[in-house]
Amino acid sequence: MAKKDLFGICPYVTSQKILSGKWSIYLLYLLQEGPVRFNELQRMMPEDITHTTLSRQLKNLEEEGLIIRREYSQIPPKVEYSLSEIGKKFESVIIALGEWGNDYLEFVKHKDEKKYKGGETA
Amino acid sequence: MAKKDLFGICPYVTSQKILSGKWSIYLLYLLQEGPVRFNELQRMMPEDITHTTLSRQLKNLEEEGLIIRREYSQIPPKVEYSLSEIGKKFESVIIALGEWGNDYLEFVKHKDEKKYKGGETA
DNA sequence: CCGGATCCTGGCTGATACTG
DNA sequence: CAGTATCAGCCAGGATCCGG
Repeated sequence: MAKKDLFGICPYVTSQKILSGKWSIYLLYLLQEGPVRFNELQRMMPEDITHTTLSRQLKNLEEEGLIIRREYSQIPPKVEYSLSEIGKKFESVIIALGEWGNDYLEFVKHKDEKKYKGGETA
Repeated sequence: MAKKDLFGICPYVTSQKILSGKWSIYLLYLLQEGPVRFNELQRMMPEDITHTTLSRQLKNLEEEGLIIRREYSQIPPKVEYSLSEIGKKFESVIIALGEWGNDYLEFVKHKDEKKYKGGETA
């Protein structure tokens, strides 16, 4: 039970929890460049995502303090999402993640090439 | 449907998928310092985790190419896990993640302090 | 345009039991 | 010591419908 004490202490466990949302990373990435509206975000997503899901993800990130939701009282309504201070700090992670992701995609590509050339014909 | 084409192209989507495992980040973190045995890993985890779950997580990471499993034919058996090349490259992400995680924990702490001082007494 | 309420489903997780 | 097989439960994600 003593192990549970690490909750709220370990930065890695904390990070993991926040990144557990299926779209967290990508949303944080999209918001790097400035405020974006709800429907904009939905269109920018790499895969189709329902507004229900998007809404929930954004709400989570907002509750965790990473993003800020700003609502304009208009007809039609307009809502913009942007990064909070701590959200902006996440940029360094985004950058590292982007670079590594590209490296990994390269790695996978080479692995696949080997498969065609190599001994997978058993 | 055209959106689906981004699969296997976007580094962020790729990263997200790999980090989806509940313990991926922490495991990658633990292995930074060198090979570790199965039971060692289990003990080092911040929360209790069954060997079933740990086994599955490790297997996933191995299949994704991030870690290497080395088995020594002995009695009693000994298995060591270590980082692959692409796994080692993940270190920069780990570092960024660690720093941000600490920042975030600070941020949360301050937020909580405000709650006690501030207007939450209503 | 934005999003809540509800219901459903797949996948991950974890518990338990068994193997070399 | 280091797993695998199997089963059960939970919950994030998605579909659909409704509301401001």
